[in-house]
Amino acid sequence: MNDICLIKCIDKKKVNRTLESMPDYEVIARMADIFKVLSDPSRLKIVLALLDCELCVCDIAAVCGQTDSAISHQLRILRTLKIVKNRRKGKSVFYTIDDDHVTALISMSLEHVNH
Amino acid sequence: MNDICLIKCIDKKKVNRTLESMPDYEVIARMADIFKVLSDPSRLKIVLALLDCELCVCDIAAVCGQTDSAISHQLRILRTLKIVKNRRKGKSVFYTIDDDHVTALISMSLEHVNH
DNA sequence: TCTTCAATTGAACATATGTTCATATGTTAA
DNA sequence: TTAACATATGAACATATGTTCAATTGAAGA
Repeated sequence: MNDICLIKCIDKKKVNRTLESMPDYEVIARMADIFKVLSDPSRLKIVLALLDCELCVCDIAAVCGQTDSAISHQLRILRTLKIVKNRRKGKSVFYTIDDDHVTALISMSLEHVNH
Repeated sequence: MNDICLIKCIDKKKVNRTLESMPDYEVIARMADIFKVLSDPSRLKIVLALLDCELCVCDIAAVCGQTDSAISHQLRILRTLKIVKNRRKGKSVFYTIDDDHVTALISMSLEHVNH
């Protein structure tokens, strides 16, 4: 199985150099998690909505055209990954972007897509 | 179904303002696609490897500890999304990062994770 | 042309993920 | 404390996604 690789065209110096500069698995996994949470259009739309101002669950549901339940599920995921944070005010729970880095990431990819 | 929302706590002004500044669906979808393609640890590792230097399929496979076939599948996805590009040299095919924006995105998220 | 070998592709499988419906929290006002 | 209501949660379902094995393509040298 692994023997196949040995007779292939591997440039061992390059490979070793690349392996040395490769971030730890944990770092890669955390980067991937951030990208993953932003990779669903529904969630991305929520984050884009919150880029402007604080909104409650039911406002977000109205913006996204989805049920409160669906939005709540997505918000929980976003909360777990520290993408958004919330505060309760009476019966409502208001959400905002938690992290400036996320705002920057979103803005950058938005610029990229818009050329 | 939709009637439920009407009797809830929706702030119509906020909602309308947010809807106006919301990017088009196509833009959101393209942003999501970029994030999605970077959200798989296997693919992210490939991109991180290519951040340093040009590598052939079989070098990448060695770096990532996966089969050439698996890497080839991932590279095709990365190619389709214009994340990487390739050039043939003899029997080998060498890959590099296609887009500076991608490099910037990766670097930013790497910094973020590293505090 | 034939052989070797790096890369690609196809198809099938297992797993992960988002969504939905139903139910449960928890807060406010009466 | 009760009723009303905004939000959250659980479980089940359908779909999407990554991986694997097998077969194919395409290039280089004998």
